[in-house]
Amino acid sequence: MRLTSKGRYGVSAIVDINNHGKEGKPVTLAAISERQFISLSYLEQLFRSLRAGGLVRSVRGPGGGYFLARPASEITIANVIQAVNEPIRTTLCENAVRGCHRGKRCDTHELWDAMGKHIYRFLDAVSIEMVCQKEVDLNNLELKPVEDIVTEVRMEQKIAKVS
Amino acid sequence: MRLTSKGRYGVSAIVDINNHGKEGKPVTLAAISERQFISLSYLEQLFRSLRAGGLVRSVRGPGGGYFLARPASEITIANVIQAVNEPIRTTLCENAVRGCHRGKRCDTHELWDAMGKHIYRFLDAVSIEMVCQKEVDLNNLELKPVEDIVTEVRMEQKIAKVS
DNA sequence: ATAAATCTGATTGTTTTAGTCAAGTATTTT
DNA sequence: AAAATACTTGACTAAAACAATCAGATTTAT
Ligand code: FES
Ligand code: FES
Repeated sequence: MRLTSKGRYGVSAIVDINNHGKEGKPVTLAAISERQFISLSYLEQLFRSLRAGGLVRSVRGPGGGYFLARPASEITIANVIQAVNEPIRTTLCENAVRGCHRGKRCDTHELWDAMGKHIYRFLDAVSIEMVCQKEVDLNNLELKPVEDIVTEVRMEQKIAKVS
Repeated sequence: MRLTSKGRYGVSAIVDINNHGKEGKPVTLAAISERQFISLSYLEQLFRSLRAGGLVRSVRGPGGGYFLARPASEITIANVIQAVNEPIRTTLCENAVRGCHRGKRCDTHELWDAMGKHIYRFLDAVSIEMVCQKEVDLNNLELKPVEDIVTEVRMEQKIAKVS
């Protein structure tokens, strides 16, 4: 699994837009930068991914900035993390040189797989709107049943190196 | 959060001891190395932490090796991860230079905190024994209530750098 | 025109991770 | 006693991932 500053900052930025974007006015990266203490350059880099992921819409030129591409209630943390990070990964197989046995699954495969689903269910259950509404108790969420997880927990695509 | 090869290999190694250690005979690192495709040197490094964490007992000399220090049912994945990795961390505050506002908590603090607890509840609910028994459905676990989590989700202790 | 913004590609420095190496100690077997 | 087995320890290195920056280009409101 990978939760880095990129993921954190991504969520912070999206939350910021939702909290401070008023009446059809887009939010500038400069404003986000000041409020969230994230450098402008870094935000620019982040918003490439967020835009590519379809989470924000941009308006260029003076008076421009960013909107959320859809209502905050329909943007999940999982969406953001996946937009800025590479896909969540918890199992190591497929491209493993050591540790995971090629062909047959190792004894811990199901553990990591279950863990990935567990984490994903959380990230998928929390929307940006919920983060903004302080009333929601994030510690007692209704999670989707495991069956409904569209195996969004993907493996990382990487070329296995042969030594 | 941090789940690295070290954590994976740590769990694999402990599981291996439980699966292959028979009748009072300790398991050698060489054996684990062969079965789990982990280099001996790396295992040596890993078992420092596992031993320091009180998860395994060692016997030196020929015929020596490692035992589990307590029954597999009483060793959780959380125990292993915490023994080999540094403590799990999901919030970024305390030592953050950017992103997280010093003094007041940032808008996403509760999110990351809840996420940390969510992950920990899983790691804490799964024992090595459960991983070995293939019948257990890791996707539908009984998790401890959040109140019982002894805030084992700790922050990383690190000196904040001043630039 | 000018300025305010987003956009884009590339690059850099730092930290973390993964893995190795060499030397040492305890214990059993021969 | 010697040799072999296996854990123990400290230090070290290479490679990858991460965080962050920079320079320049493009769009558009005024
Ligand atoms: S995680 Fe080891 S085989 Fe999938
Ligand atoms: S995570 Fe931002 S203040 Fe704690």
